[in-house]
Amino acid sequence: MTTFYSEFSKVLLSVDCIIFGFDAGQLRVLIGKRQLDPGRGEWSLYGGFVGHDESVDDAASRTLFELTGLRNLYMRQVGAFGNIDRDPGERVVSIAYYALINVKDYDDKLRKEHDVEWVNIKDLPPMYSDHRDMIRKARRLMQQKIKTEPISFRLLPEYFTLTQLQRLYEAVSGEPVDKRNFRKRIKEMEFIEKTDLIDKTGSKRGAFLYKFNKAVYNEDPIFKL
Amino acid sequence: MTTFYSEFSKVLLSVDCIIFGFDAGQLRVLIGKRQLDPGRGEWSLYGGFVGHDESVDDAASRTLFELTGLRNLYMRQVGAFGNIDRDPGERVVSIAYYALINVKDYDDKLRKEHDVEWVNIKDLPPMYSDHRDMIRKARRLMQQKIKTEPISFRLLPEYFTLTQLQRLYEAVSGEPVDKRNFRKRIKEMEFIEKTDLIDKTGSKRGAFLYKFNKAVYNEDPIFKL
DNA sequence: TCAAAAGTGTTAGATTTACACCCATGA
DNA sequence: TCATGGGTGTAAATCTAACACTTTTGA
Repeated sequence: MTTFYSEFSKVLLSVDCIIFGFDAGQLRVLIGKRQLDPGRGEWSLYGGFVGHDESVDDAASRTLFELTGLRNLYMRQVGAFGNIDRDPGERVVSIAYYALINVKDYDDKLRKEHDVEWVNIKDLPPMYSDHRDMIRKARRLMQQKIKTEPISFRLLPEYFTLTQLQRLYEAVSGEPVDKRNFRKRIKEMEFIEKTDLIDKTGSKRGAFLYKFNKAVYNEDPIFKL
Repeated sequence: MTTFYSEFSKVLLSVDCIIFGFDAGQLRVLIGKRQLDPGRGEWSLYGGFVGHDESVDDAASRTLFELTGLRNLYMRQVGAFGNIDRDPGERVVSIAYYALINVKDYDDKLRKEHDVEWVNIKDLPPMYSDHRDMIRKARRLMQQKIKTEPISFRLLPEYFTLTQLQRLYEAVSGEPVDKRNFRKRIKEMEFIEKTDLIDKTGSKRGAFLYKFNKAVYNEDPIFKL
């Protein structure tokens, strides 16, 4: 490795987080107004820089923790965004990650401190730099993932009704889902367990609460939705 | 953007190329023995560094061109590989890309000059750093992609027989394919055009040659294999 | 008593899979 | 003449999609 080349090609490396949440029947993304120049005041993803002493994945975990106070979130890499002029200030290459969180796990005080908001994915404002592309790509990847892996429960509280779960799938896919077909498929998934708890907040009659059974999922990786 | 943070977090950025080819019925990857310390002599992907004056995608295109002499190859990002110790010499974060080429477009003289070889994906040797992970991930992505987009023709000569195409799908998926069902599906794809040319190199009887029709594909993006 | 969400099966159509023989040719 | 790869269709099984009414209960 030549020192010459090293010096020549070193660049700033950042991570940007696309944090998905599900609330009031809508898929939402956590974004805030940028606090730095250039681009101060524009809507932006939350991000951070990659330190010398941490892997890129660790930088993303750390950044997520800074923002949410939560660890061990479900997190996947979206990819590297490396256009020369993507950051108007200086050459910065950014690795985007998406994460899934249960909105209710997120302390609202912390949210306000960081001055970020849950914005409906259907109503995204214009955004700083290439952040909209990042969100678009993250969403596509997440849509793919949710078809082959049961990640949906990461966006829901521990106990949830089938209607909530259906609304989540509708919000992610962007398309309505047939109730009976949906419930048929869920019934076949052994890792989604019916409990005998009943939720009365969503209806007068009340709906059974379900929960994700991790053990069954790990044994039996045959799943699809 | 603080200069302090900038200096703190600048890292070397490289690109690594997973170049897929199809030859003698097998999916192959172009790899060579590493010429630099550390790791000299280990099997390795071909790569290069990202310059200040080029996007990461451009760095990958340039690196591909250096190696193959070919431009406008089909190329997709695999992702960023950013473990701290992935390069034993220095902190280097690498963005991997996979590319598809028609083996016969690749000048064999150039190949020898760069001292790289087409290795059957089933017989990969132990490799330098995380290069095997890169190949594994690239292969998975390519397998997914080929199901929804007609990229197979990028691995074949302009004219090809249905048997060649079938062997390619088998090599990519790693599973045998039923001949009649395969041909049925191909017939429905309007962007794969039968010509009246006949190839007699593969059999005594001869087989019709087909070609990809880009125009039809662009009009009619309904495809799946 | 009625509005609102929960819950429940069946059928037609589409898609996918399995499967076997004849053809043309050069050696 | 025979070994080799090229080419062809049908039927069963599976999966997917469409569809409407009854139940419970709080207001």
